[in-house]
Order: sequence, then structure tokens, then C-alpha cells
Amino acid sequence: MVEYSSELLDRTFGALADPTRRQMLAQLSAGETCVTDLARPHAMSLAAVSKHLGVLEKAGLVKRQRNGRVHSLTLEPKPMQDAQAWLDQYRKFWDANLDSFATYLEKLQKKETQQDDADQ
Amino acid sequence: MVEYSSELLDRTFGALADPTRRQMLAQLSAGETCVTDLARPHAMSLAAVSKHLGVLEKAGLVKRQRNGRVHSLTLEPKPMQDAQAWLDQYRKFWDANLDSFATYLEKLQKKETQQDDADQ
DNA sequence: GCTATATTCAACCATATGGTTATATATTGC
DNA sequence: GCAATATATAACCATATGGTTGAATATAGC
Repeated sequence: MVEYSSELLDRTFGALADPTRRQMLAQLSAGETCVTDLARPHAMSLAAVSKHLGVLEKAGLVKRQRNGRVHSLTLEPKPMQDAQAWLDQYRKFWDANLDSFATYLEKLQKKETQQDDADQ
Repeated sequence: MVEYSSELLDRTFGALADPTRRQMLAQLSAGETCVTDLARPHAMSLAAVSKHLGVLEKAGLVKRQRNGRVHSLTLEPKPMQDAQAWLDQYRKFWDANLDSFATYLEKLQKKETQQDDADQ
């Protein structure tokens, strides 16, 4: 069984809940990138970008390597994999529900018809 | 290509970033449940539970059906599927990186050895 | 109609989040 | 050594989040 309550999952999903950070991850998936380059597409200060990177780092989603004054960021797969593993717990549920959606509607329809009959 | 910046993804990941709400989703995956039953496992007021349900509802993760004074909550698969689809964009990246992890370590080892040689 | 039950709403509080500007710290390269 | 560059830190602000308590609303059942 996969864990429900872990601070790491909190931080991971929390980090993913912001469009700026999701875009940064997308950019990082193309290869390692420095802070200034990560900041370029975003209309915000470097300080704000630095904070976002801090969030991503604290969630373990990126790793930082200092090369002189330039910090090189790389994507770390583990937390996203954990997040997907958590979501995967529900896949069976989805599949089951989607399979039976048509029949569910039919049953609902039948139930309501019976209800109408009872009312009259 | 899957979207990066959507308010729905914001809300979905945001909703998933809390252990209470994740546990509620887990409970709901066993079948539809009313508010009081969802509250039972949690050491907090009903008002707090009500707020959490509001968050899940706003993210589209649960649907509410009023049966008299009892509200029946059910899981809605779509937003979780979307979240997983977003994460899936990175699967190729992970696989690639994991495949080459051993060789990466080797390269790193070699690089450090060279560095040591240079230092001496 | 009255009481108990299921749930929400409103007001409040503490802390977190996402941004700003200004300042500090390292490093580079002349 | 000095000026420019890359980045972080501090202090601040507005708003969001996660909780509380107390009151309101709606339904159920006698």
C-alpha cells in the first residue's frame, strides 16, 4: 500500500500547484539550466524566482549544483514518481467507473423512473 | 502537448497537497460517503471538514449529491487523470535517466578521479 | 410543532504563500 | 583591486490556508 500522509507528498503536490513552478520543471526537463535562464520566461523578480526554486528544491524536485557563481539546476525524478504512484492507487477505481459509466446512467435512469412511478 | 498552466491543475495539485484531503479521497475511493462519516477519522471540527470538502469540490475531485439533510460525496476521476497526464509528460525523462543511472555514476566517478589527479 | 441531526456559514486567528524592493555575498574578468 | 554578474537574504505587503467557535439552515421523526 502506498502512504497517504507524508510531508514529502505534501511538499511535492504543493510545489506542483503553481503554474510558474510547473513551467520551470518543464524547462528543466529539456536539460540543466541556471537560475537566470529559468527566470527569463517569467515576468517577476529574480528574488521571486529564487523562492520558487527553493520550494522545488525543498520538495526534492530539483537538485542544485554550484559552478562558481552560476547555479545549475537539474530535475530529480523521484518525487514526481512518488506522486504518480500515489495517483496510481486510484487508477483501478477510474477504470472500473469509466467501464461502468454507461450502465450506471442506465441504472440511474431506471431508479428515477421507478421513483416517478411511486410518486404517481 | 499537455497544458502547463491551468487553474484546474493548480486547484487539483493544491487539493492533493494536504494529508487530510488525501485521506478523504482514499476513503471515498471505497464508495460514496456522507460528511459526518468523512469527518469521523479526523480530529477536527465539522466546519474544518466542510472546508476541506469545499476545496476538493472546487477542484472537481468530488461531486456532492444532497439526499435530504445528508450530503453524499463521490469521487470524480477526471482531475486526477489530468494530474497524472501532466506528470506523465516526464515519464520519458525519468525512464531515460533511470536507464542511464549506472553509467551516470560511472561517469561521475571517473570525473572525480580525474579531478583528484589534477589536484595532485 | 418541537427537538435532534446534518451540514454550512461567518467571524476570527495564526501561519504560509507569492510577490515586491533593497541589500548582501560570491565569483568573474579586466 | 574594482566593476559587473549571479544569486540569495531580509523586510515587508496582500492574500490564501487551515484551523477554531458560535450561529444559521434544512431536514427528519416523534
